[in-house]
Amino acid sequence: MSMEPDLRVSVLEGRRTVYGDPEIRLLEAISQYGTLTDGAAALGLSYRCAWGKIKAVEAKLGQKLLESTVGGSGGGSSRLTDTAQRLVDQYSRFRVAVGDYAQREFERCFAEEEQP
Amino acid sequence: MSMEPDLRVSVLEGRRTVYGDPEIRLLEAISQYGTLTDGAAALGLSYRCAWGKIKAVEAKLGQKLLESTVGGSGGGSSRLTDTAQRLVDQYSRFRVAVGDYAQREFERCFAEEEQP
DNA sequence: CTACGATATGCTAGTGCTGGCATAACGCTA
DNA sequence: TAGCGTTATGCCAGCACTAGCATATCGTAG
Repeated sequence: MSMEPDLRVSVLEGRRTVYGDPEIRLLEAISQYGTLTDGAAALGLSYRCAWGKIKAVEAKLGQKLLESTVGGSGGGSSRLTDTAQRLVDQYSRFRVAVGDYAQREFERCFAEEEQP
Repeated sequence: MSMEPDLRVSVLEGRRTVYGDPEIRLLEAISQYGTLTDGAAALGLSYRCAWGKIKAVEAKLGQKLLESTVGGSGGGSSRLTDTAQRLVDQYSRFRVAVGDYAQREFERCFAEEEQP
């Protein structure tokens, strides 16, 4: 019976979630591949789903996350705005730090003398 | 636009959630009030809902969390088993530590020079 | 022996979010 | 001017989770 901690980290404004792991990973993938389509595919998401996530965050944030072009040689493209890039950088550092700390603390608090 | 971190902490076995904040808070309330009915009410939960949460954790854990009596002077009562008490103690320490750390780290990582 | 307050549990309606389907528009390229 | 790959978006079905309703049972007190 090996247990492990699970953290769902997100950022709130007021009491509603603005973004979390899924959105940040999506932004990273889009940045890497250059298109929403490929970024979504890399995470196993449909275009529709990924687009919905991005739009939802933009709406809550009141700022654009993607700079997109439609049509053209490659069909189109998307790159992160400065706002989005800063979000990814800040959140990633935060997320890793908390995850690492939680793992250590979990092992300390749940140190088992095991059932007698 | 003041943001704040939100942590959903839970404990997994394999890839399914065994328990988290809601279950632990419920156990604490039951311990405090002595009955499932009053513990649930204190958290604004229906008896049915609270009972379901407890049973779900017991099933996943394969261990009883409540020592209950039915009928009698007060109608009945529930108290935590040693297993449940240990769970509450371990998880609470863990949860507070991670929450505090996350708060500090959030402020550090998201330190804003604010939009120019 | 009746009333009360609690545990115990199945069934199901409501509810909110997720994501799929369909469709349109766009701009290069051949 | 036809084709391709991408962005853009409305609509709605499905699914998971919540919690209310209904009911049964139990043990003490009066």
